[in-house]
Amino acid sequence: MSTLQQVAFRAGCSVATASRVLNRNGPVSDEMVRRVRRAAAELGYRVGYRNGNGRPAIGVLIPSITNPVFAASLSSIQNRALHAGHSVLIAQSNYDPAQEADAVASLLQQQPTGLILTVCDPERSLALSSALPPTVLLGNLPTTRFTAAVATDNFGAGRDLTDHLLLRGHRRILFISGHFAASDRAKLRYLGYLKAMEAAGQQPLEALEISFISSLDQLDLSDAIARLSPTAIIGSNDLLALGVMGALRRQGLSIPRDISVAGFDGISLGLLTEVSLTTVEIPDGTMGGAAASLLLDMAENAAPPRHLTLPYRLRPGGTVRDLSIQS
Amino acid sequence: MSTLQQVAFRAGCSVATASRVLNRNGPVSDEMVRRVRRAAAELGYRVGYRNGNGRPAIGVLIPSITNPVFAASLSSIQNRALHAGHSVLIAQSNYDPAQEADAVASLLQQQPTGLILTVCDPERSLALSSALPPTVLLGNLPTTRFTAAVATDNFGAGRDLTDHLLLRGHRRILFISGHFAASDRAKLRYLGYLKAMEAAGQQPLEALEISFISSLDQLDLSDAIARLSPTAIIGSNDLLALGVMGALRRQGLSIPRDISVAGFDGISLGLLTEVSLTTVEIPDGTMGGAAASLLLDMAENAAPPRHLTLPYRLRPGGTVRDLSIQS
DNA sequence: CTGAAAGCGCTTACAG
DNA sequence: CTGAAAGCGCTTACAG
Repeated sequence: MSTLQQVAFRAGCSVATASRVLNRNGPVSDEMVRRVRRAAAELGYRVGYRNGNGRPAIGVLIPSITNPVFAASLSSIQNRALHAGHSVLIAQSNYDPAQEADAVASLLQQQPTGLILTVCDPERSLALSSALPPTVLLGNLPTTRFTAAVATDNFGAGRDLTDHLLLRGHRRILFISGHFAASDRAKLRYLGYLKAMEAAGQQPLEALEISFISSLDQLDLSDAIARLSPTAIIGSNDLLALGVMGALRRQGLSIPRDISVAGFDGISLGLLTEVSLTTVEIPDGTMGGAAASLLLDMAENAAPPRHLTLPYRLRPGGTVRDLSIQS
Repeated sequence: MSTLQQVAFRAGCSVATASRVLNRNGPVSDEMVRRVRRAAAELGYRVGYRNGNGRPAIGVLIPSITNPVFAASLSSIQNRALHAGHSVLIAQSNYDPAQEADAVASLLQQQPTGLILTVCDPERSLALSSALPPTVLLGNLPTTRFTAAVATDNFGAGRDLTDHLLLRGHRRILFISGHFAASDRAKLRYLGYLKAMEAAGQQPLEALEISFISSLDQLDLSDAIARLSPTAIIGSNDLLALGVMGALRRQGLSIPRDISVAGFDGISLGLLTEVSLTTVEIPDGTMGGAAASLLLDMAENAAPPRHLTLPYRLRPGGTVRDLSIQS
């Protein structure tokens, strides 16, 4: 275990300067910041190890712990971190950019070795938090600011799922989502939907953005169904798609006879319903583990930020009816 | 925020002695240990706060993050902790006593203000870890060692659910669970089942203990069904009950026509299936929040340990057939 | 922007 | 078993 003195020596500065860099207070030149950060990373430096500070921790921000998708990520991250001797701090944004900033601030107070973030909007999120430790985006695309990311091609997933429905004769396809401002993943999936509809020469429907956080089992779609008469509904994620299925059933509609439903994520509960949910499987667990590995590599070995894209896979289920077959 | 010097002054000893007590090294008299511990608790002392240690944290251990029940607890704890200015550290046991001990050890290294634990077996778990910060059991019954707990009456829940089935004419009721050694909650629910069966003069069936951690969608019950020919199956939790439903459907059995199913927990996904799951609702979110509040009260205000029991509620669904009605 | 130096919180041989 | 004191790792006014 290395000390601040060693870091300072390697960086060619005083312990005072090194301390200022690593605590992001005091005025330091950019050059100095780079040198100290590099030296610290190379030595695997951690503050005050002698003072019983314990093991390092990584901070994880997800929109919601109760969404199985993020729970799966979190679980994988935790397993990977434990294996590497790191603790895991958690925070949730509840899909709210304001809470998101607070949550990250609270993580930062623990001086984590690094952060894994699933944010509302990677371009705008955390614009104010200046100095962050090594950070990996999970599920979001990389930006100029956050160059390390592990994601899947949500645009392609949205396009492919829509193509799947179009191929089966669906034309009036309704896309239902939480608020796009809260999830660039949902937004990209919708953009993929638009692309597929256009490519097929079909008139896309405007997305139905709803607040679904705590009321999935009370979802009421009767107005939207009456107004738009869709033959198929895409939920921006499986949890929402399952909620849509529940809402349709409460309306007395049968799936897929009266209306087809599909989602994204591939949560295992989608397999347990009477009719298995058509979905696009996203390897959340694998993505979480990969994000943790990348982060640890960056934080401990000063590895350069990278961007990984993991493949999705369309999983046809029984919730989509083929309209081109006579029944 | 108090320093070691203040603790030493209050305990009437030197900082050296106080340090030895709190780090559990060096030789100290029992009397001294008591005085220093007490002083430290009263002052809410935490090591090295000046060295950028940041805000206090509470450590949470749950069996599995991907079980929606524990995710709900964790989420509530996190919200409550954030509100009180505490960070949350997580660890999971994967229902394995050995991993459980490791996980708690890793939490302790962060010197959390307190712990919230859902353990495999509160009587045996963590027998080795000597000095713990203020600790609240969540979901487990209190023991002589862990006197603070927030739980529900799992025995009563098991009994009531079994009575519900008995009242509807079921006699051959099979109880399916993960390994009892991994969950005293499941065990208590089964004991409640035994009690109800006995009270009704019925021959109880031996519980079917299975490994279900990562293979719920491949569950195969055909042997058990053929051997025991139950008219109803109780899953020790909803996730398992949903898995049972999936397995029965893959066998070509219809629910509840051919066989009835019920579970425990009241996860919202149980409402989204075509036929809503009969279950015993446990207020996980509320319990998590209550555990966090109790812990913070103990850690910050030296409140005495307490034991809260929150009420469960039977929620009849469509997965249980009334055999006494001609169909 | 940087460093020498004072000082804080803590740990730990050393002496008793 | 206990404390005075040396010393470590770190932060931070202060001076330049």
